[in-house]
Amino acid sequence: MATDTLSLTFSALADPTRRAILARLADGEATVTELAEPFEISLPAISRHLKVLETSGLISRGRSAQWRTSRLEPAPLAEVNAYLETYRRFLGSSFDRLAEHLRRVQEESGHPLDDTHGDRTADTTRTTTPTRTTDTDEDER
Amino acid sequence: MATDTLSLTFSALADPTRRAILARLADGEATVTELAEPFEISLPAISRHLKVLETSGLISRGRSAQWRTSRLEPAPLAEVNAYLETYRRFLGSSFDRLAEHLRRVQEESGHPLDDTHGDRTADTTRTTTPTRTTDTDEDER
DNA sequence: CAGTTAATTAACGTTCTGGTTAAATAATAG
DNA sequence: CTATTATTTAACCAGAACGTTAATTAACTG
Repeated sequence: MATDTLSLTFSALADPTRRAILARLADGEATVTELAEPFEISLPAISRHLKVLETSGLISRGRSAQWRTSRLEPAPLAEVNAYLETYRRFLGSSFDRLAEHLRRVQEESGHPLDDTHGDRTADTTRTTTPTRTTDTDEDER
Repeated sequence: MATDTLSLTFSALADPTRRAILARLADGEATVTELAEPFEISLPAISRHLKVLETSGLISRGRSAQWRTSRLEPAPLAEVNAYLETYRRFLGSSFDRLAEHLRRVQEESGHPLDDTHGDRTADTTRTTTPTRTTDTDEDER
C-alpha cells in the first residue's frame, strides 16, 4: 500500500464498514464494543478497522478504564476536501451542481449520517458533460 | 472489494499513480501512451489503472483511430464532495480552516494539479480539536 | 496482405486486505 | 490473588490488488 497521507485516507474511506464507523463517531465518541454493535463481523475485525482509521489519522483514540474510546479527527477529511478543491475549480459548475444534487438525494433517504452507502445514486452519472471533443464514448470489447 | 460507488471511487483514489493520472487529465484528454509517459511502470499496468478509473466512473474513454482517449468525469468527485458535506457541517469551522490551509500549502509548492502527493503536510494534524471530553489521547502499546 | 503502432488480455507471482478463531493483554471488581 | 470485562495480538486463510512479461487484438499504413 502507498504510505502517503492521502492514499492512507482514501483507502481507509474505501471500506463501507469504516465509513459507517466514522458516521457513528460523528455522533460522539464511542467504545469498540459500541462501534461493533451494528455489525455482524467479529470484534477483532472491528479492532483492525479502527487501527486502519487511526493510522490514517481519521480517528484518535483514548482510554477510559478498560474502554478504548475513538474520536473523529477532522484533518484527513479536510485534506480530502483540499484535494477536491483542485478539481472543483477545474470542473467548475457541474461539480458543485452535482454535489448539491447528490447531497439533497442523500438527505431525502433517511438519517444523513447513518449510512453504509450500498446504493448507486444513479441518474447523475455522465449527464453533465456536454462538451464533447474527440471521441465516441463507446465501451470496448 | 465493496461494489458501491463511493467505495469504488475511494479505492480508485487511494493509488498515487491513479491520482497523478487524474491530475494529468485535468489538463485535457490523453492517450494511454501519453498517460504512461511519466511513470516507470509497464503499459499493461497503466492500462489496468485506467480500467480501475473507468470502472469507478472517474474517467470515460473513447477511441480515435488506434488511440484510446481518457477524459476526466466529474460525477464521482462530486459524490465524494457530497460525502464530505456531511462532515463539513458536523466538523464545522475547523474543517474549512484546515482545508483552506492545506489548499494554500498545496498551492505554494509547485503546479497545483501535478502531484503524486507523496508528502505529509504535517503540522496540521491534531492541532485543531480543543473540545476534549473523556479520554487521555495517548497511544497504546 | 504484411507490417507497424497502440492498447489490452492472459498467465503468473507477491503483497495487501479483511475475515476467522484462539490466545494474550489491560484494567476493574471482588 | 482470582475472576470478569474490554480489547488487542497471533496465526491462519481466501481473495483482491498490483506488478511483471508474453501473447493477442484493433486500427492504420504501405
